[in-house]
Amino acid sequence: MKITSEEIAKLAHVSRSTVSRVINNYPNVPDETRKKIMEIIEKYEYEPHSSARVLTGKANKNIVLCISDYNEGRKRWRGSESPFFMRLIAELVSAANQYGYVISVSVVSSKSDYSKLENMFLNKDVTAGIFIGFEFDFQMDTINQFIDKGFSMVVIDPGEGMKEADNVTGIYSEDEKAGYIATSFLLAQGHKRVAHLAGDSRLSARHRLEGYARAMEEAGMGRDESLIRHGNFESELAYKLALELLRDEKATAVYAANDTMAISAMRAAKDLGYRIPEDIAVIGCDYTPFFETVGYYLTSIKISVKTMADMAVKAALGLESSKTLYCQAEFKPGDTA
Amino acid sequence: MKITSEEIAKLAHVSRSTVSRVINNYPNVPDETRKKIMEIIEKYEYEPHSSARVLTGKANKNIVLCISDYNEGRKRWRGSESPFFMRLIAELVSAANQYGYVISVSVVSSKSDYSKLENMFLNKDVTAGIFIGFEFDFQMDTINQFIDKGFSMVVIDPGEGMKEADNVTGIYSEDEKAGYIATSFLLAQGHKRVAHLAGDSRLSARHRLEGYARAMEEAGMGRDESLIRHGNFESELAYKLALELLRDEKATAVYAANDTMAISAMRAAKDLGYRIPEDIAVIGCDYTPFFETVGYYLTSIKISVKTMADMAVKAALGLESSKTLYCQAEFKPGDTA
DNA sequence: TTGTATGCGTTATCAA
DNA sequence: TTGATAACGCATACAA
Repeated sequence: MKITSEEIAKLAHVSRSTVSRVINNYPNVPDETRKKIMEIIEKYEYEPHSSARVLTGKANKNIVLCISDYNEGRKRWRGSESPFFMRLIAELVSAANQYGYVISVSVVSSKSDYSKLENMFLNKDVTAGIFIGFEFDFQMDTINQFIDKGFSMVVIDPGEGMKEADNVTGIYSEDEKAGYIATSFLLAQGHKRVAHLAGDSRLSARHRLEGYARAMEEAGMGRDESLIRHGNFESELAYKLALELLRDEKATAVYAANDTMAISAMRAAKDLGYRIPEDIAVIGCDYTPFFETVGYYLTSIKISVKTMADMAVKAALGLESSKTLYCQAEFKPGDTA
Repeated sequence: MKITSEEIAKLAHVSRSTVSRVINNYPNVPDETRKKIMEIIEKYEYEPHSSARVLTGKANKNIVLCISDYNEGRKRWRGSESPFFMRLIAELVSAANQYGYVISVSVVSSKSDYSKLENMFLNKDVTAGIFIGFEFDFQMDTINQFIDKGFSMVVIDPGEGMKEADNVTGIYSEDEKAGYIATSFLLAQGHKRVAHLAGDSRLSARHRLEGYARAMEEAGMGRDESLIRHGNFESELAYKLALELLRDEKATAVYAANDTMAISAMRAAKDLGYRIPEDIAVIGCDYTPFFETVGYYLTSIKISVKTMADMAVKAALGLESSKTLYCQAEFKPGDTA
């Protein structure tokens, strides 16, 4: 069994109360007493029993990571198919661990999942929740309901219409800037027909598209809808769309809304007999180092997942005052543009 | 605030004890009473307060996923660089959620991480632990110490020397079989010089190599050490080794101990001017569907990560009697052999 | 079959 | 500055 505060108290010839005061850094205990107790605590590696603490109203050192699975019915989530998602999760775990917090992962799809989640908050089982995958506008109702209940939460890449409140902070990427940087770079290389492989209907995709459009317009190229194709961030559709964009040199450069689609564009270009970057230039978005291990040294716009995760954890722990945080986007050189 | 058993009791005109008996499925409560109470429980969506439960000795519905990070010093773990790892984590989360359990992720490297982990067990904060990444022999001491403490644990792909005990179950892949299947397939295709890109010193790698060697010997090709190269499951080294193996058609077929290395071999073959599978055949191991999204339709040996995760969770919950479980390996056709 | 009483380990309130 | 005591919500031994 574990040693309890009671026993520590006995060993230090004080009462549990005093031990508790030391543990919780109360001011009203003399340095000498504190020191004596601390020594015993360390000697016996005493740590308060978390459940007992929670029961008295303190929150657990636990952050719940809520992953949306809008895949009705099946419980399996598709996060594992998205390298960006998986990296984010990995970084969140690391960041939380650094602050002495544990991440509990919960994938939510059905209504019962939500009530289970709600219970965790109500039970103070968790200090806060970090929500990812709630990127579509239609998912914001759910988020807003939780916000209304006053739970402490952080939402990464929220869809449109998220409430502003004191108990929620939204973390966004500089998506518009990302689109603008990428497109500007391609234009500066002398490309005239710069195409965009857009993402889906989520906000980040729309903003990346806006950045692209702004760069095109500022360069006097106007907005040519035939140079824009709407994908879904996945490879298969992107490949088909890229073929359309590149056939007959309709476009000579492509900015894709993520790296996965950029690689599809590269494959399409190669299959059409073009060389990269001599004939066709490609720029991705996110920068996924993992792709380098399979031979794709993509030029991309880097969104620092590590930074984002750190922001999220800090915000979850109340260490960030701003309720809207932006994760920087920056050019990442590669071999494809 | 949340409704408590006290209030449910009042509403049902019974005592807390009876409510508790219903919640915990005690036999000694008449159907009628049970039904009446259940209705109220459902109506008010009552759920017992987890911390209060834990405090009375019951274990939390929580499984801690312990990920080894032998990356001394830095807290960042490298799991995100391994697609296999990330898939496993994703599947573990899904599986646990299916049983109503939450997965808490903890990456352990320093000594203080271990004592924190120990505390979670001691506090009954978790029902069991699933350990991954403890695949090297030198890590088994750590695992064995935890086993000795009687914690309920599941170790996936353990290194050599893990203790056998009632509170631990080991989950292995059919690695020897995987190596044997792959190599036999290549031999059956008429290849004479079948090379092996081996993994590192962990057990799974050694077993895959053994399977390869057995197939070669049974086919009368003996064991030619010059056809074997020892890699580290990563792409960079694998590429170099593959160049050595394939130059001058030293080998015409390669079985790699994982898909990442297989892709390196493919790249090496292409860079040497060979066609796949006409000139050089390549078979990987694990089967990572993700690679298909970047254009690699690898022939591989599939280890069902989903099955493995399900086994692990079941074992963690005490639903598996056997203390040694094997995850099946099977041939997965592709375009490269 | 059911209710009462006690304890789990901690924090907070109050009194000393 | 400190200690005794109540409270948190539940499970369980015991009594009825």
